[in-house]
Amino acid sequence: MVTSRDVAKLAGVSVATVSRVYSDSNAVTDITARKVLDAARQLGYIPNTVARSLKSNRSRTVGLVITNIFNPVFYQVAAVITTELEKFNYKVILSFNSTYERSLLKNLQTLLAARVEAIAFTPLFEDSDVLELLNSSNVYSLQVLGNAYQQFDSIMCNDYAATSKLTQYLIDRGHRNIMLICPTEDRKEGLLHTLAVNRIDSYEGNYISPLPLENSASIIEDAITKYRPTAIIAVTQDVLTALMIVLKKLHYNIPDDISVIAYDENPLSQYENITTIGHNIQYIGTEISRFLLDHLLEKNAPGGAPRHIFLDTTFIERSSVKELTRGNKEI
Amino acid sequence: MVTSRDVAKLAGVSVATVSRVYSDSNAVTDITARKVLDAARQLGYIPNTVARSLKSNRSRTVGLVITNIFNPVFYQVAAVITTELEKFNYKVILSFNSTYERSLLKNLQTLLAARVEAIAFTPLFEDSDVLELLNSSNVYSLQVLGNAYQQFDSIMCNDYAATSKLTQYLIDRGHRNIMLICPTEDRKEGLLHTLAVNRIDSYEGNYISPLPLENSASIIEDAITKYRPTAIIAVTQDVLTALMIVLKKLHYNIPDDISVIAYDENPLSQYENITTIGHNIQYIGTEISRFLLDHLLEKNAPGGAPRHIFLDTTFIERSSVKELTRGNKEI
DNA sequence: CTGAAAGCGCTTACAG
DNA sequence: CTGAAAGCGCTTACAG
Repeated sequence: MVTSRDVAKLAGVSVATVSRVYSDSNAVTDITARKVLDAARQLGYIPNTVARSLKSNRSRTVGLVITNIFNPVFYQVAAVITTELEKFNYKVILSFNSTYERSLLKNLQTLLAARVEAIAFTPLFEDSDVLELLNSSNVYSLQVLGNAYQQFDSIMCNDYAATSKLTQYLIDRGHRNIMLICPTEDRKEGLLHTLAVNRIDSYEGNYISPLPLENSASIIEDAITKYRPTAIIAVTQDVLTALMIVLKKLHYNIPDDISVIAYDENPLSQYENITTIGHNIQYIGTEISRFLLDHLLEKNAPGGAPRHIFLDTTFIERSSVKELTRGNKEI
Repeated sequence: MVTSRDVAKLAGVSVATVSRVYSDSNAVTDITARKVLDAARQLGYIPNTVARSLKSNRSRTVGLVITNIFNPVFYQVAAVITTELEKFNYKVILSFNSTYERSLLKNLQTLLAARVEAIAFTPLFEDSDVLELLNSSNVYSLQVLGNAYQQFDSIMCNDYAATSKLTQYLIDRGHRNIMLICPTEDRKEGLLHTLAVNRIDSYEGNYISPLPLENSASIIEDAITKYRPTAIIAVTQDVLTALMIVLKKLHYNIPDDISVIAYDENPLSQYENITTIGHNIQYIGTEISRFLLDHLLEKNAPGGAPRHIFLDTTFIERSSVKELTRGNKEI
């Protein structure tokens, strides 16, 4: 591997000068710079950023830990973050946070060992060891697409508001028996609260967990048969797919026999004209990047109270919700 | 930041000993190791892998460059690779290869500067500067999900064989007017060759590019109206979505009015019972990882001729292809 | 089994 | 504007 010493020798300068040419410092004459660059090109010199990181104590690297479920949202947001950080010469080390024990802790240790300057991670649940590790390190840590630790900044969609909005939307159109199908319980509160506000009693048919996913189709079918909702909110691409297959099997037409709303755009929602609410990938990604860069570029960390940012979701109205009118048996 | 010197001091040993405890070397007594580990825990010591990399000349890092299109296959394969390499203590630096000029070259330079030990990248087209850069560096470079450089190993699906197989499958069921809709031309040959083998004349209606994607719906509609294929092969999730929406608009039923086959599973193919052929994510990801690890772990690079590996695709037969029989007007 | 010492390839005050 | 020198935090022959 060719080093700055080789380049210095060929160019007839010191390694300090070579270094200066490759840093932002303009304390070098054009003629010297040209000599160095010529020598470098001739030798195929590529500066060793590992050595630079060690000496300068700045790795220009950010750690990204995302949940290893095949939800396109995570990948797409990761792509936006990576692309944004690249513009500022930051690299990203990617790792995956599976549900198996200690996976996040291990990933964070690896990232910290690589001296990343900031970390963005999707939290699954609160883990005291993770908390301690992140607290004792002083690298900026940002929770992304979730919020399990009150101590760290977080950026996520406002799922509570989104679910509330959907529920109100359905109620306004005459629906009173609404079913939310979602693998996690985090969107349940928005539904229940909005029902209560509208003086509609909630019951067990309002929230259905489709887990385990292998059985989601039969779970959903049973739930529909048993509770006969007039409207369903389906969270996750997998849930929507399973739901639509079940509805087809039961010969339910949308929206005549049942109303459906989905979370996040996907081929099926477009094809069947399903109204959706969902993540704005570009927006989320750039907001996360902005937070990260704020801490990366200005090293004057404010150190104030943790900030928990909720981003608005995007609502796309199509024709999958029926307006229930008087005389209809559901009312 | 606490260093090995701090740990050494507290443990009453030398930094060399601390280093040995954290390396695989077992040249240290249990009692010494315990002293070091205790001190390390007490201080919250995390070994600096940047320094380790510099000294040992092994970064334990792999570079991954994937195309920045929102095709879930790329992300999912990247996830498998990352997870596999993690098992061997390798980190991955992720970057994105957009179509804009020089993006791949820049990404590779950054990765080389970070002294990655191997690179996997999705090639878009051949670029002589990329070729030169990769040749002059001596890090192992593997093309992934594509093959633009004969000089480097490649792993991809056998799209030629897959398209041939699909075409033969359709011909065997009486189809002679087959339309392939695909954003890239790389699958065209498999279709044309198989038509020729079956003594079916090819014509311009056999291959349609749906680009630009914003107009794909109208391009597809025009093509169907003009050429009236009996069967369509749709490559890419976006193309299938656009196609299905067009078919619905034209009131074509599948498979009675038209037969459809898609590349890669997605919600829509499951929902509408579309027969698919496609990538086996886990298989592709582990094969790529195996290649990478072969070169990472045994430093004895064979240096033989480049290897171009084609992986089998997975065929899932559903009910979207009609058997055209005698008396049917299409024959 | 353990330590002292050299050195990986850079950066950056400090002089000049 | 440029160079000599120290040093970032480790690893690893070399002795003992």
